[in-house]
Amino acid sequence: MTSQEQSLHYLQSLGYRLTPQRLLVLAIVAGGPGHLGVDEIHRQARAAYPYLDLATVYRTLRLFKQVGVVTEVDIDNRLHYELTAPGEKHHHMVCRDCHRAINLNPHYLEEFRDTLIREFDFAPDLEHFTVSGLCRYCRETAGAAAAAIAAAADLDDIDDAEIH
Amino acid sequence: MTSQEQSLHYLQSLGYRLTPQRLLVLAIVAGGPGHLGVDEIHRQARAAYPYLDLATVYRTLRLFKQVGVVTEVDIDNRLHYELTAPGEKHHHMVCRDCHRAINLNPHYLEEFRDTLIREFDFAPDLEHFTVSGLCRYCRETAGAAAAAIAAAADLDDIDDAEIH
DNA sequence: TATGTTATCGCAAACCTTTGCAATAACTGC
DNA sequence: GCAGTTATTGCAAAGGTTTGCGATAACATA
Repeated sequence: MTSQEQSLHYLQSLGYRLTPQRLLVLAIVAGGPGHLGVDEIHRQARAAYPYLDLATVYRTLRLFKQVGVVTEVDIDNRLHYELTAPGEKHHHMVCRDCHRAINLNPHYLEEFRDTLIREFDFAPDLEHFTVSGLCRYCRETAGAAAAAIAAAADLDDIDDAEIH
Repeated sequence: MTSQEQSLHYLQSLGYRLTPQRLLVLAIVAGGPGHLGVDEIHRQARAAYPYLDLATVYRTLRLFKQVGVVTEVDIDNRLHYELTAPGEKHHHMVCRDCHRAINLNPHYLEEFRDTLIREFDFAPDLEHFTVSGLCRYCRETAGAAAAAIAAAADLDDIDDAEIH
């Protein structure tokens, strides 16, 4: 039984129905190279099943995320999904400049989680935790000034103001 | 010189123009009780200046966030803003159930930041860091089962499936 | 104070994502 | 297998946020 089939049986055991749409979306996410954008998933899915609606893709992915079958990553304000690899779960660091996603071992967040629970009785949802920042390469490329420009580039029309 | 005036002079020193719209938005955020939603800011602003466009409010707040004048908090997929209190900066824990925002001293993230820089050469943007989870009260109210329901309630139509 | 430059604004349209609803199809029990 | 129940779909519309663009107004310089 493949990992995909396991996920499907798991869904069924929770009372969810197995539909062609769900099989399709799961297969595409499983076949993708790491994380895929929603539009990309939708495009691939429609190649096989042209009537599949974008709303269904969103709903399906939200369900998969809910039950832990996929992991959601927010990249540049857009949702991306990848198969949750059981046993090798990870969080993400997303570069605000090049938008690359770097995996982060959960181990680095364990202490943080424990602290929040102990100190504040707050149980953080770290299953889909993503931290934004500047990656190694973009830090190198960008000096202090260039980094400021990159940051300013997020805001339209303001680039020049930040430079002078 | 008030903290508001300081912020305005700071904006000007960076080359940004002082406009009535910016003064207004800043005054409203400064006057608000903690964080305010964009629509609330817009509504208050229009009471004083009816032509102010929502897009301008968004752009203004984005600029304020960029330069550090305000802090952005994502509450239930909606943007909220509060004045950045210099010297008492804080992050936020937002409850996924009751949507309350709880302040978090930056001290709790220092080690995490250091680790990411040291281990991955990744410089996290923690200025607007928010972690979602379940707060003390919602954890109490909700037993294990109720918590599952609350989680499922995020997904429409699926509540019943999750319960049985 | 008048003039030129250009950042900022208001408006309209786009973007990504979610939601309401009637029709459909997946599962259950007979 | 067949009928009944209801989760799920497709469609259309809304919701929150961003963006393109021409017109306006803030600042700098003289």
